[in-house]
Amino acid sequence: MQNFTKYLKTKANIAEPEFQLLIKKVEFRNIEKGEVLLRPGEVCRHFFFVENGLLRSYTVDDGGKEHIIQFGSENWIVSDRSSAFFNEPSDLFIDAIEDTKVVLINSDFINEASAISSSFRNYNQIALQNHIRHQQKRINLLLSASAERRYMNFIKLYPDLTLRVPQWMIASYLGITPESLSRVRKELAHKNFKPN
Amino acid sequence: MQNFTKYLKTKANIAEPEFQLLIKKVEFRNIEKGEVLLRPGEVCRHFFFVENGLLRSYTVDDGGKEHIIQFGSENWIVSDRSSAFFNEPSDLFIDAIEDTKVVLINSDFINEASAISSSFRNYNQIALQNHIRHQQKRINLLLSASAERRYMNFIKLYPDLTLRVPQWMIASYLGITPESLSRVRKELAHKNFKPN
DNA sequence: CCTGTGCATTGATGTATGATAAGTAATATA
DNA sequence: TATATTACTTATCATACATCAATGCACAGG
Repeated sequence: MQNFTKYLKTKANIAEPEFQLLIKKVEFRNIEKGEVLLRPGEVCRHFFFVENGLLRSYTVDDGGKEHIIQFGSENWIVSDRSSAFFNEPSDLFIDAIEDTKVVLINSDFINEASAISSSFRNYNQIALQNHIRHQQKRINLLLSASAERRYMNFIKLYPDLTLRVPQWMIASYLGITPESLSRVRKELAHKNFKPN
Repeated sequence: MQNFTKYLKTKANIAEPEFQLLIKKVEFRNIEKGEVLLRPGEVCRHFFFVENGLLRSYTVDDGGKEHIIQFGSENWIVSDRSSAFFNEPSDLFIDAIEDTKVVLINSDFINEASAISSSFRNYNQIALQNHIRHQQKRINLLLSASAERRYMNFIKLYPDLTLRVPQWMIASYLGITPESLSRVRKELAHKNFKPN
């Protein structure tokens, strides 16, 4: 739980005494590749902090097609915030793309931490605002950019993921088919060899 | 400022003494149709509460095309949350679709209100979480649904806006051209006269 | 070593939506 | 009333991307 410890202490700026209280409330788990942590219909009762490995959240539409909402690698938190906060059934799956070590954070951990630490409250605010900013950018890209531009943006934002995640999942994240992504990549390769 | 008063007292559940303090900090303004309240590059310093009328926020891409991020009619708040919170230059325009009466809420109003009222803090949390949930749904729709399904979803969610907002703006919100929307509407009309 | 399974690529073809242009209708302005 | 101006529709053609099917790998398990 080294990463999580460091995360709490530095990013959320939790002092030692509060840390000792809080750390007792979380749980550690090894998740196997492919294991499912949340299914549509369930209320999401946890935040999953990724110690190492790789998680994803995604929806499945009427046609059975997957649409990836989020990837989460080391030091990221994956969850369905809305489901957890509003106590509503989720419409997301969360599962593991790689064998993953996660810290299980119960969804009322947030409240307890907020109650005892003002810097945690502050951290939480920032996290929410970051989430909103990130989603805003994604919406704007989906509204305005071609498959190629969305892919280039993805590479720039997540160079690490670009290597670890199978292409068909990246395609799903971008809202295109794996075949289309393959073609986009081919064109980009040509362009790089013959730049303007 | 009746709507805003009611909003603060009921939705944010502000009690009378705190209300008296807070109400002094906001400003009232009449905005003419077409008037611009925020431009890309500026830091967004206000939240705009719509007393009546209609605002929109949108981006303009490299090709000069507009992409509408949000509509805000009566009792909605329009702003660039990220810009306001992080003190970053915005990349949004905000302007008025109709003559509009707004309550100008300075961006540190949130902090002051949070400082003096726990129910405001609570309200603010819910507002952020609602924002996230709403964006999530929109992302999922953009990833998974056709123009037609996105339009039907829009009608269902915003029947009032469907009437007040010109179609080309709805198209822009949905991420399609006005021509495409026109086609979609024609097909829907046929389907309704000749249902399965 | 073979063989199955999953992923990436490629080609052929289809389709939804974009681009352009023009027409019609509605509303505002003179 | 005449004349712009703006919104919406229709038609045509163009294109990005989807779909379907086949192939080639790589790699895991027998």
